[in-house]
Amino acid sequence: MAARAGVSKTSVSFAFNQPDHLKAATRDRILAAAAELGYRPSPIARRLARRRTDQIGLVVPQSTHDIFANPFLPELVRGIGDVCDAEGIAVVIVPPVAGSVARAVDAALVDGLILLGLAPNHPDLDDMRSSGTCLVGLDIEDFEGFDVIGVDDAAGASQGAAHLRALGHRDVAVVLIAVHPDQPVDEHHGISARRLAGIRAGFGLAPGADIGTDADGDGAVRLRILSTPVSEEGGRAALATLLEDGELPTAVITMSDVTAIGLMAGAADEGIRIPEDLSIVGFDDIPAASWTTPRLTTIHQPIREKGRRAAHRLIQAIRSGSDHRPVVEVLPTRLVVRGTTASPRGAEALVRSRGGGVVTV
Amino acid sequence: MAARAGVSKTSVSFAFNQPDHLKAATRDRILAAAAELGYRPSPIARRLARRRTDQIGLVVPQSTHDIFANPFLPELVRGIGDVCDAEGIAVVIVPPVAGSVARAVDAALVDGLILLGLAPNHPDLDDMRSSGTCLVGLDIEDFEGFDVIGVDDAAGASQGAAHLRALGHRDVAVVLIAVHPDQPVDEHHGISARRLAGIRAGFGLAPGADIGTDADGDGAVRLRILSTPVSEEGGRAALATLLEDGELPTAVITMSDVTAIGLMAGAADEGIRIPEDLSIVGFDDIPAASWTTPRLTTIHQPIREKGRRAAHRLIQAIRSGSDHRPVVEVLPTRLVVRGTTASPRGAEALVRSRGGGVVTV
DNA sequence: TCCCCTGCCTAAACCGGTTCACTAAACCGG
DNA sequence: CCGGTTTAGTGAACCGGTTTAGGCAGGGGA
Repeated sequence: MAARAGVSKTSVSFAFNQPDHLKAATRDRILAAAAELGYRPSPIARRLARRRTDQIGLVVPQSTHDIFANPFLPELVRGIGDVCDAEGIAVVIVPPVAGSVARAVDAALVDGLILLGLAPNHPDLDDMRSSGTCLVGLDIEDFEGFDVIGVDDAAGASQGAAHLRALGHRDVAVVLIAVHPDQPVDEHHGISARRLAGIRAGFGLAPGADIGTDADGDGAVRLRILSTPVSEEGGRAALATLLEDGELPTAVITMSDVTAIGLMAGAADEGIRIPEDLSIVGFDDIPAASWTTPRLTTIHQPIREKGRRAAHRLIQAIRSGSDHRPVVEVLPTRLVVRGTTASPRGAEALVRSRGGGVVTV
Repeated sequence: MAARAGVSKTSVSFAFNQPDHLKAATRDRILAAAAELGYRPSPIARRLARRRTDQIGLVVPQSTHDIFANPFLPELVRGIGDVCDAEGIAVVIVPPVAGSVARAVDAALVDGLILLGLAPNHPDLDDMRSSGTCLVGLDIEDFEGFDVIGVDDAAGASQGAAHLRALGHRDVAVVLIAVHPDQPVDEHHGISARRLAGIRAGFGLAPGADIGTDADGDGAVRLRILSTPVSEEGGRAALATLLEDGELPTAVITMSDVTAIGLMAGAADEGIRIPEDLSIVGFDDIPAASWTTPRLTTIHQPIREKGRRAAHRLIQAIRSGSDHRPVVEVLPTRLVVRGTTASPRGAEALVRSRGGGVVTV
């Protein structure tokens, strides 16, 4: 290529990267020769020399197939894309390789990583921390030394629980997130634990308690904890499990809208009416939460904003190098009451008689 | 690093890539030194030397933000992921850079590209064809020399139209895809054109005709063509446009479910009942098409399978090099009748009196 | 006329690995 | 003990660019 235009390869490099360093005639000659030969600078070689890949990775703990079954993910990617598109940075999905997140991360062609859905005790986390690549954690606690973007899980969950409590629900199922169907959920760390704590607080239960008389003394509360994968099928499975239990709870709180939607679909198949027979509260407020009938009552979190912040912090970390000061950002959550929650059948009369407002049946 | 373990860099390379070429003791010594120093082989350098990035790109004609507003995309990515995860290949999203698809493609760090949503006359297509990278086109006609995975757009659209026709609809809006809001839709090439032709056929209209008495002589058919971006907002906008027109059509066919869902949401806000006041037919059959009430009547296409085939063909093309024989695969579509279509108000009595079957009101 | 500066371009080092061709030592059967 | 084959490891070329330091010619000022 260089020979063809009769110049050095330095000049070729200049022609593409710093056209002003070259006389216009020379530059045009090089570009003409390039066009004629169909030459294009090798993206890989350029990246090696520049020591920048202009790519960031989104690390997820499950297969692409499973992770994208949750509409949360595309929303997050949209937010990440808002920042990355503008900066000319490409986004790579980094699912585990042969089950190992660490292996995937070591091979990833990126300047930095956004970590999604990793529990703080994930075995591969140490490997990443010491890898030297820039990291931003999403929804992860105790991630010393790196940026963390999270949401106020406990507050949101607590609002959702308080809402159900006010409606008069006392027998409530909580559907946690099962990353692997057989692996038990860690109820002390991670996102499920934070939300569960919020739910207990919202019901006035002691930390760790699943049964109890709440503080106002208005009846025994019972929490049933189960966990399923985050997907429509997971939601259906949760409903099936509850049906096997014999008596259905009067309400369900899930950790994601897609699970709630699966529950609704399953309920429709079974002739269970929402919200008359069963109230449902989701989490996330994905767009599809407004597409169901009734529309889904859910705990809103700013998904796209989360993606934007994560991408922004990561790019900043990459650019500023070692003098980057990591921060922890906690974005707000809020309960969005729509159509899938109502008073349970038995309590209905009581609630009505009080004339609405904050209800303490 | 090499010095630290007292070996050549060749041996270091062997230790990581071909452990059997080394005596166990030597390998362990190298690995130990690597662990101690926190050394990891540079992914970029390795890719340069190997002349393989182990990445493929998904080229989309719009920003990440816009493209992921359509749940079609995550479904497609799931299919691509099914193949790529297993092969240890990462998937990169390749949106236009500064509005140029060609620029994005030239800079992309990939072994091959899956092209989505590009009209056959897209200005950047020539650039890609001549780039030398492996290509698979989705839903693109006349893409000589490369693999193409498509679906039978015309047949599906025709089925949808015939369904509406049989129900008695004569005034029907067709919502095409607007990549850029102001840019007119090419009615002769591309996906919208193929489907529009199918719709005309399904209504017994002559090619290119928007008004006509259909072949059976059972009343004048009128097609209103409009186009909006593919998103929930686009669907709402389409409904708004139709409302401005004065008289609403009795049915709408859209080119994507998400648009149909937006239409439904808009209709709900306006108090327009689906399907009593307005029938709606979608396209794609995304999961969310089953989440609405009523569930969406739509033209199913095998989205994930499309992604799988595309990824499979692309990887094959990458591996087999110049002796790769491109093929064109056309996957089937089919109408899935659910709850958003019914006879229009006026025709209802007539249809009933005939006792169902193929209706020719 | 000499010197320095500026504009344009280049040689060579470098990015950090992989791979090929080759050597030295160990092993092997006869 | 010898020639031939393995085994273990190495040096150097290579992947295809970027970047730094510097060379050379022409112009302007002293």
